[in-house]
Amino acid sequence: MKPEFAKNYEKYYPVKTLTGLGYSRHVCKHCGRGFWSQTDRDYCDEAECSGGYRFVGESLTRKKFEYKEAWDTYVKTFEQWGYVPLERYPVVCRWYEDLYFVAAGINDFQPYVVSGEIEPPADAVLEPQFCLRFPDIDNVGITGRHYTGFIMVGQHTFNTPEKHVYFKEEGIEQIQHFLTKGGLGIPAHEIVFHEDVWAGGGNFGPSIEFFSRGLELGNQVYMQYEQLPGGDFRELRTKVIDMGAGLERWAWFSQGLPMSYDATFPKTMEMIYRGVGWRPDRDFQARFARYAGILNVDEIEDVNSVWKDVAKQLDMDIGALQDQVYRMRSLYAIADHTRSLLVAIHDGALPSNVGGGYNLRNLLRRCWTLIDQYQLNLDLNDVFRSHIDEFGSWYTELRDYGSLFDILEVEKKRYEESRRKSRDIVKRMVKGKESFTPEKLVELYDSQGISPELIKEARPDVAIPEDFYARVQARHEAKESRKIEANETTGLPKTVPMYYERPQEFKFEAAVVKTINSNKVVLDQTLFYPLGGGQAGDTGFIDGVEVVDVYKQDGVIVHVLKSPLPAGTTKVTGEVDRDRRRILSAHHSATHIVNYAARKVLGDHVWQAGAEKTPEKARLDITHYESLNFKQLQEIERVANDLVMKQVPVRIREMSRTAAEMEYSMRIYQGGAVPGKTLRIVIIDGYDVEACGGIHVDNTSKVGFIKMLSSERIQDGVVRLEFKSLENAMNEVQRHESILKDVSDLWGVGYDDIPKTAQRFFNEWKELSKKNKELQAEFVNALLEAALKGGESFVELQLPVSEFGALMKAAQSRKKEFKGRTVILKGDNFAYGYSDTLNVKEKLGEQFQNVDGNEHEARAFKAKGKA
RNA sequence: GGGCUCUUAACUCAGGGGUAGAGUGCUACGUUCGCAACGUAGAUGCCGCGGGUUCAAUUCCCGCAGGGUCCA
Repeated sequence: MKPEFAKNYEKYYPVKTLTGLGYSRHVCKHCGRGFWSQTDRDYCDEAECSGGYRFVGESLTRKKFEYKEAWDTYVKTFEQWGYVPLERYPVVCRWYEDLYFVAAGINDFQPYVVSGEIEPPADAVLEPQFCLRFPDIDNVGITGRHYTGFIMVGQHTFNTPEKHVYFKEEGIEQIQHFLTKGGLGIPAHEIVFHEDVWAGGGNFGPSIEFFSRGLELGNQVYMQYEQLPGGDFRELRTKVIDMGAGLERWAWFSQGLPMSYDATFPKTMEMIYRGVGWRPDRDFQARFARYAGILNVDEIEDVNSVWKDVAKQLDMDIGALQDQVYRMRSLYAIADHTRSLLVAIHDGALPSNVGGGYNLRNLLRRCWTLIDQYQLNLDLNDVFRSHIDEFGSWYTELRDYGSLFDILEVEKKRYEESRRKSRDIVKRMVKGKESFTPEKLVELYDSQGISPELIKEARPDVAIPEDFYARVQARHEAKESRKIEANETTGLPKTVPMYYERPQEFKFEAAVVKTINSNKVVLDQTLFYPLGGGQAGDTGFIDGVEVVDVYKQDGVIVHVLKSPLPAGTTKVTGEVDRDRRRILSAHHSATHIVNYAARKVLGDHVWQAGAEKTPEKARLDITHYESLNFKQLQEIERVANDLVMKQVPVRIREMSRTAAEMEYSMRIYQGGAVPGKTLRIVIIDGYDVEACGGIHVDNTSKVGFIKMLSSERIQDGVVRLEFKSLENAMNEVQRHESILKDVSDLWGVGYDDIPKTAQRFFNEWKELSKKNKELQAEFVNALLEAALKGGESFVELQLPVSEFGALMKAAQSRKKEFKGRTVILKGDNFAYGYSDTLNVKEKLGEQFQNVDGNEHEARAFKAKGKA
């Protein structure tokens, strides 16, 4: 699309406004892209094209803006046009299944607001959205514009065919006004607008990036088109302005500091400088700053030649340059990474080896590695504390940091353990003179996490293949498995669900809408609850025919029958299995109660990570950073049953998504993404509030009793709890007691003495086995002694030995007495032979199949069958 | 979500169908005023659990459980 947009730029870009503001179009002689400027320029303002950052040491804004101050000014400017400032969304993206973390402000409104399915909180909004971006990690601390965690300042408008808010022309005028006039107050001729194209999530559109002195200050995207299969595209119904800008850059640019991180978290940087006892050389930084922007290690092909160029420009040795840059990078990277971790962990993510947690663990381990590598006198916890104080003065919720330091401690232990192990393995391999082939290196990294760098420490001569990481990737062939299911319900009207309004009713009449594959029936309305929200579907009968499964597809509820209904049936009577429903709803409410209890016992980092409720039992997966011990499990059980006994009502409220989020916070999204404008909120007042489509009991006391069955760590960072309620719970308790009773009867001891007795039995068993072994040895010895006493030259002895080792031990201890004779010792199915006179190997071969040894001494296994 | 990998003495780990090992630690004895060090002797094992294959499984195969690690 890019050439198409550039060719017809009048059609796609807000040319009228830009021209009106005195900007004219040019084409960059370096990168060939179209851009708009008030002055004549040959090159666009991309750092690579225009010769790096050229704002350091100057302040081009009307005053020096601090980090948050820049945001406040932005809000003040845009409010005059009716924009509504929003609170930030959590960085853990629970409402949008495609993402682990929010990586751009627009993600807050994806997928449902952007798709037009639900209303935006306002037509025109602003938000300071904390975002995480891990691909930039290598640039952090060097380029100054890259962060793993940053605030994306958002400007969003939502235009529908019914209502035009603001689009390209207004949008560009507003941002230009903010940049140059009341807002930041940069001289208009210092701003350069670049034509660009943006695409993502099946949508695309033209965009305008704005630069000043080599630094991109933001990008205004006009989401306008929708990609169709086959390369076609069409206009979107809801057209969106998606402007995103890094707030860190605004503050940096405005203050004209050599490094942006000093503008973003100055207090934390100061604390770090003081801790480590040195600070980056300001003089060097000021000279380097201009070229920092070019060293984008991700995007340039030949990093080394760029380093060489920069070194030449600075008149420095390349090694010394890199050394100095990497050294100061360590401090900035630590400050950046810890801030990202702080927000992510606060919002409910955990470092782990799966999913997004892997990225977090990487960040954390990188910090510790840097501290080690540069021998920094720095306690990472202090850096976190500094951010809690500094960044927490704006994002005040961060002051409530929950289990953060416990999580860090556990992670630190894991990190050290894993490093110690790695070192051990390498050391042993070196000692064992094992060769480090490229295949071995890849295997070590992939299965043990042993990096080639670590191996180089011990064996500097080992060659690491150039394509090392490509080889690692090759071991993980990407599999494509997109299941596209033929939709059998397309075009059918949505079924009216009656189970919400009439949860206490089980009989209903309905009309048949369609019969699919003879045994699936769609009705106009139903009391059958379909599989969903982790709750199993109802069963029962329709016109006397058994309903075995019920599921929902795009709002159409399908009843699966055991056998077809008579042909031509139009009206039916349905009856839901009341007892099954009763247990399912108790299990569902119990799940909310256990979720509350787990949060209370373990900490606020606990979120639901999945759930399933069947008539037999319920299970809830929660996020937690280590395995639970038995005590914790019992404590959860106790707290859960406390809530049961408090007899708290379980209320259901239907409310708009926006209102629910505002009143109950993002905590409502326990079960994951929930589509739709209105949410069904299940409230256990004062304890737990969740968006949930399940059917519940109306009071916590109605779940009877909750019996925890087990907890297991199903993956790093996720613990699965299983439990039962109502009569299932009682059955479970009774089952446990029968086990005790059986043991008690068998052993003739009371319940309380069972552990003690078991311990005694185990010990006795160990002692007796040992004794038995000793006695057997003694006995064999005695037999052998007696047999040898006679002085016959041929001794053949059948010994009561079941283990080959026992026989050998006996033989070994009396070998001296074998001299000059032939001795054959047989055990259960093996034999040992010694002879100075005949070929004992042959002799044993007469009776046994597997013989090894020589003619003097041999052993044999497996007797030959009788012929 | 997917792949790989590990589980053997109190600890750290070798071993790899046929006599369970090393180092550290522990106990006793010796040298020593004592400690450290050294020497000698010794104790300690459901080889994670459950199946299967086999005359024989700690070892091979399958399942389960508990860890680790890499990739998306």
